[in-house]
Amino acid sequence: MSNTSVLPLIEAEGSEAVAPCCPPLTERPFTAEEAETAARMFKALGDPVRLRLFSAVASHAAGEACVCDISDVGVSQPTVSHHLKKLKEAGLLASERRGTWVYYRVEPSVLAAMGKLLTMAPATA
Amino acid sequence: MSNTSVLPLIEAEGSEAVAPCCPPLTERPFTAEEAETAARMFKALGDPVRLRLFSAVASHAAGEACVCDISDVGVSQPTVSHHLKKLKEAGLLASERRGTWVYYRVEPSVLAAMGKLLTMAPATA
DNA sequence: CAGCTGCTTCGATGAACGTCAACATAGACA
DNA sequence: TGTCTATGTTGACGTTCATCGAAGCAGCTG
Repeated sequence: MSNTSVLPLIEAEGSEAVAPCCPPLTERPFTAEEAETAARMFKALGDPVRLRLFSAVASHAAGEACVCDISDVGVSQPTVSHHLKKLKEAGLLASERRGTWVYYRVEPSVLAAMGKLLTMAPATA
Repeated sequence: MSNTSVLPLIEAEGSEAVAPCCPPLTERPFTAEEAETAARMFKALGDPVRLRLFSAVASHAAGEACVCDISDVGVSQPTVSHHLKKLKEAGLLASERRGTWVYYRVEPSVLAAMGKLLTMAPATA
């Protein structure tokens, strides 16, 4: 909240070593802190427009897309920008300006962390 | 409001055949309809209290828990009931009254569907 | 430099949400 | 039957959120 306000869903993003904030949902009850962190992530994807934007970026070639490519989701462009900012604040997207256009890119480790969150605990059947 | 208003996140729940509403997020851009459906699910988990409740149920023995076991999340009991109703409406939980107590149970197929949603597309590296 | 395009920020508005207190309902037990 | 406990429901209140139009900033192009 103080600096870049990027949420610490994962701790390191250098390689493929994913350090999720929380164990799988089925492993043990979440603590208040874990729930707070993970809920921010789910909330970021809890809007249809944001989900479409995120999916558009994630499915784009090279894992990145310029705003002009994905802004056809039925809302005004300021709204698109607003949602992209929300996704960025949630740590799900990263943006980079390249000349005229701004490109958004998915953080793959975050996607992996979310996937693990929803994985069944391996022990129980 | 009308009936049970359970969302059709998955179509069949008979066996382990999961029929998710949507492809993986990375496969192709979501349509408006897909995004609407999936966003409801994410939104349901986008609240810390609901996430704790869901995790408490999911991690409980036999995959089910009575309200009295999980209502210690720092909010009043009507609020707990309210959130459990939301989770039920989202299709993530199912409830059953057994004598005095009401037991909530996780829909395993829904969890699997969500996990698949966040899976990387298998083809791309 | 001037004009144009792409994107973000600002301010406002209406809707949705989380929370609680109070009431209602269902079952257990005396 | 009456009462007590466990849950669900209703209504209200304050907050957050999504959305838009207008304005501002950044970079290209003439």
